[in-house]
Amino acid sequence: MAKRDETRRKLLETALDLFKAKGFAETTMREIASKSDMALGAAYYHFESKDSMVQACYGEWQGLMEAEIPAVLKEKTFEARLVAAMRRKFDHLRPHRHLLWVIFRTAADPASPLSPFGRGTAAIRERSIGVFRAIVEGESGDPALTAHLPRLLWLYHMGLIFFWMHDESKGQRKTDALLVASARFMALALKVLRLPFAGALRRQALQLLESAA
Amino acid sequence: MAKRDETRRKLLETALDLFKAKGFAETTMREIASKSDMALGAAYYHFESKDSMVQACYGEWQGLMEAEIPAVLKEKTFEARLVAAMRRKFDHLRPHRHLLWVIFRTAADPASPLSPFGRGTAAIRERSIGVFRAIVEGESGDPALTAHLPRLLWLYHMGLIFFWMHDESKGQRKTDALLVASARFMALALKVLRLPFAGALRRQALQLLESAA
DNA sequence: GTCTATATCGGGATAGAC
DNA sequence: GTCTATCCCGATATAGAC
Repeated sequence: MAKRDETRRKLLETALDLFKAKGFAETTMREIASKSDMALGAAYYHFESKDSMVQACYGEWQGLMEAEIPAVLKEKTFEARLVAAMRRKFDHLRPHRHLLWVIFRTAADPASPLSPFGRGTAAIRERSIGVFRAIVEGESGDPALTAHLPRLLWLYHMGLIFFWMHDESKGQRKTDALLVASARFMALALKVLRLPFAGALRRQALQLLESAA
Repeated sequence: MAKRDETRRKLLETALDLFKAKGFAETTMREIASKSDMALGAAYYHFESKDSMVQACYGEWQGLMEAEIPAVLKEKTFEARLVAAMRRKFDHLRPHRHLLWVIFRTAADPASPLSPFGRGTAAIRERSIGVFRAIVEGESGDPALTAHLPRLLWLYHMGLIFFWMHDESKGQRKTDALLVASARFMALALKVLRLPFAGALRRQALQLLESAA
């Protein structure tokens, strides 16, 4: 039904405008509804909670990100691909930086069906992990180890976004510095792990990763 | 004032009982107050919000943890001390496992004065980091690098608690396996980093840590 | 300083009529 | 699908007792 989608879109648009103008907590559902020329109940018919409106946006942003993959994959090295991907992600998220904490708040509750770590979001998470699988593609090394890499990078990327959210430096430069340094470090670490005499390190890294699976 | 402390204690005790019995969201401040034989206003006189009651508990749990330091420090190796410390921590937190998400929820909001990463909780965080400083004590290696270690371990421990919160395996055995594997891996990694020809790795690790400071 | 009692507000969420 | 009316509860405010 086109009607349904249009109403949802209108509500989301109004909500995002208000969130941007006044902040999330300060915006009321009554306001979102009335500015969308609807009754409060109508808004709740389409969205089960105020949080879920942000969640819906996040899903859309994720989709936009996937459209960027081909451009990111043009970079020659793993390190450059990772940096490029995260920079593009931050560019997308920047207008909504002040909203992301709503996502992480639901992340904290294991019982929430919206938690990015929970079962209810497995599908969208796997798609996101797929981006990192593409970035890692072609890296040589112990196959058992590299199989864990996409999932590990997804976790790293969540952590980096969390850091970015809390980063009050101008243009979030500190996060960019951390991104560059951590990408370089990971590339070097992967190289070191490939050395013949790093067998013990490889074995224990594998044990670590498998215990977390 | 003894009176003040006693009232606060009574409120916290009642609150914890109710949270345990019915869950955090399902327990109302009115209920906490009335079951403590107090008026609603009294509860709000002592605690600025429902969240802050959980936060106060967290402070107490931290105190209990510090009492365990001497026992933990009896272990001979860094690896054993880390595992012992985290196991004791989990033992303390286990009865309140379902409450921790309140802590992590406030962590998501950089603006919240209760966020474990924010300025408002710097004092308690530094105390917690102090525990890891004691655990690391005596480890040799590049001083510039080891100076970052306590803070890094604190971050690791937050991550591990988050994993533990989401861990539905019996007795959270998966978390214990992860703890053991990660402690062993870190011990080995530190050893490797001390090797003479690991200079490049050391330099980039340091750059990484300093960019995150 | 500590607490009671009560009233009130604001806003998320829901039920049921249409 | 949408609206009105309502509930619930966290939080605040106030006035006064001890």
